[in-house]
Amino acid sequence: MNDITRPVLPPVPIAPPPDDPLFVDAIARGFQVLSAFHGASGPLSLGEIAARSGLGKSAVQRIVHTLRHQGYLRRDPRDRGYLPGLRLLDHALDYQRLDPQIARVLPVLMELRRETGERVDFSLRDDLRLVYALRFQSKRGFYSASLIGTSVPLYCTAGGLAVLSRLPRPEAEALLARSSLVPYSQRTLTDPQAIMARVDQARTDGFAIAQEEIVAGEIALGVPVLDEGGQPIGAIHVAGSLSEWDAGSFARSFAPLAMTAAGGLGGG
Amino acid sequence: MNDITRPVLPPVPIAPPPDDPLFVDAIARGFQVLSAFHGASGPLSLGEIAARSGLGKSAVQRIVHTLRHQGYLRRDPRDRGYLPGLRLLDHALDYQRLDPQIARVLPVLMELRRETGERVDFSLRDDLRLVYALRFQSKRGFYSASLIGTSVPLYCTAGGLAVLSRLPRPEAEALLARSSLVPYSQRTLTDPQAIMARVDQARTDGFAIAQEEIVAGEIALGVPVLDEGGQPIGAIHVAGSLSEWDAGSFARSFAPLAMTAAGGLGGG
DNA sequence: GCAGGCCGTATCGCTGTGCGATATGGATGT
DNA sequence: ACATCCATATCGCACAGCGATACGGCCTGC
Repeated sequence: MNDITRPVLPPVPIAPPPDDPLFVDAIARGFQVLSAFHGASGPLSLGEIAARSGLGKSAVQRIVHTLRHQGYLRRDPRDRGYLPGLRLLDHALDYQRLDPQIARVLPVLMELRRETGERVDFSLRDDLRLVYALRFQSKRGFYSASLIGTSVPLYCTAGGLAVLSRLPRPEAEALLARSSLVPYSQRTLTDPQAIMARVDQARTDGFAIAQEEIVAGEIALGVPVLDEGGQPIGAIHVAGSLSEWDAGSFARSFAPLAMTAAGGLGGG
Repeated sequence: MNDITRPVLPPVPIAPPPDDPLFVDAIARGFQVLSAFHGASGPLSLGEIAARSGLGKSAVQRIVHTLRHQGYLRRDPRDRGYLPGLRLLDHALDYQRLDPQIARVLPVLMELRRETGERVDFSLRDDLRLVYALRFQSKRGFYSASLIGTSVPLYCTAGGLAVLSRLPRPEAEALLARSSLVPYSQRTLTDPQAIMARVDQARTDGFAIAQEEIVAGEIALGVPVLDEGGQPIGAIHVAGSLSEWDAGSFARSFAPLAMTAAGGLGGG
């Protein structure tokens, strides 16, 4: 299998699974099957899908059959099981096309990319996580450099801290309490109080800095993006390499640019 | 509405809708609702979704309810209807993560981006169209520069012609016959024989060139990407601006690099 | 060789669920 | 004030989708 060829991202705190038994209807089952691939590292067989999705084998059989016909699932070229299908990208495109926030941020982000010369991202908050929605690489992109949809936790990323800093403090604390504070690297803080200290710092600074909290050798700067009502809906990131920058110079170089970019959105 | 703020892409030749009545089951209905957004240019109301998806209003009501709860659909922030939800990006990520072809092409494409300095893409064939699966922008990205999932027809794009050139000639002709040859710009060829001449040219050259066939001011070079069996599964593109290049210099500069990149994949 | 898995596929009733029909109240516009 | 569209809710019946089961092909191990 090709497990080894790709860097295994840390397990992502996936969105809140709506366990409400009311909503486990047939429509949801189709997506349960697709969601079976979230933790996968290669093609899945019918049996594996059934096990991972918690559905019966017969149900999976029928659902997979339909999904294949629709292009949402397909067989592995080497006939080793099933893989997500191309049609999924159509829906991702619709998301990007139609999201007003993305429309608002896209031009600003492109300008920021031009000004900084570094990788810039826009990520959107989904409860306890941030989902990367737009990305412009730098010249030397890392491996996973183009993968939209990657998600990271709020509590240990520059963008996440930036988002937390614009929530009411008790709400941020409650959010941390709901999070499972897993250390993603040696430098990840897992003590809620220490995290809140960084959040407070970010609140006064207007931005947050994170070094190697998810990816080794990477330094990132995050500024919150607010909606019309002043609620933080996501963050703009600037990411660089620690071989070229230290925290001080990175912040001095890019924090004003990033904050100006985010401020120019009209949300605050 | 925000119709105007984004460039309206030409209507995309979407994948073959499997009209097989056998497969219009409940699972498919969930995706029918999501697919209602493919042609949309803003939020959709329940009624609009019902009309576009061909489903009854009650069905749409229930399905939307479920999809909202699962994060695949959400209300427009300004309460003007429904929009695709963030969870869709999770599945798009799974597609990119798990597709062996993408894993194969990604490093090669990054290297090509470094060598050329221009925008490079990898697109995958889905019947009559190419779907952009990976994209690395140049310094000056265009507006839609980061939107994965965009699709373009085979018959009038550099990558599409490259793919056609590696199909058996009768198969390529049959494919053209099935396509609705819409002119996307003044320079789009719609005569099957003229198109086949370009395909033949691409077959001998090993690459194809297209100028402003989809986007004004853009020149693109496409080389086919083959699977282990020698079948064309997609294409690698290099795209530049006509203000900086003409067809001859563009081909001389990048065709060898692109062909070497595609050739280094092991497929042929 | 042959047994034992696990694979994907096919068939077939029963049951439970999702659909159609319908009603209501709130916005919006004229 | 009416008319129109919206989202939401309820309810009973038909039928679609699930569970159970069976079958043939392909490996792996002995």
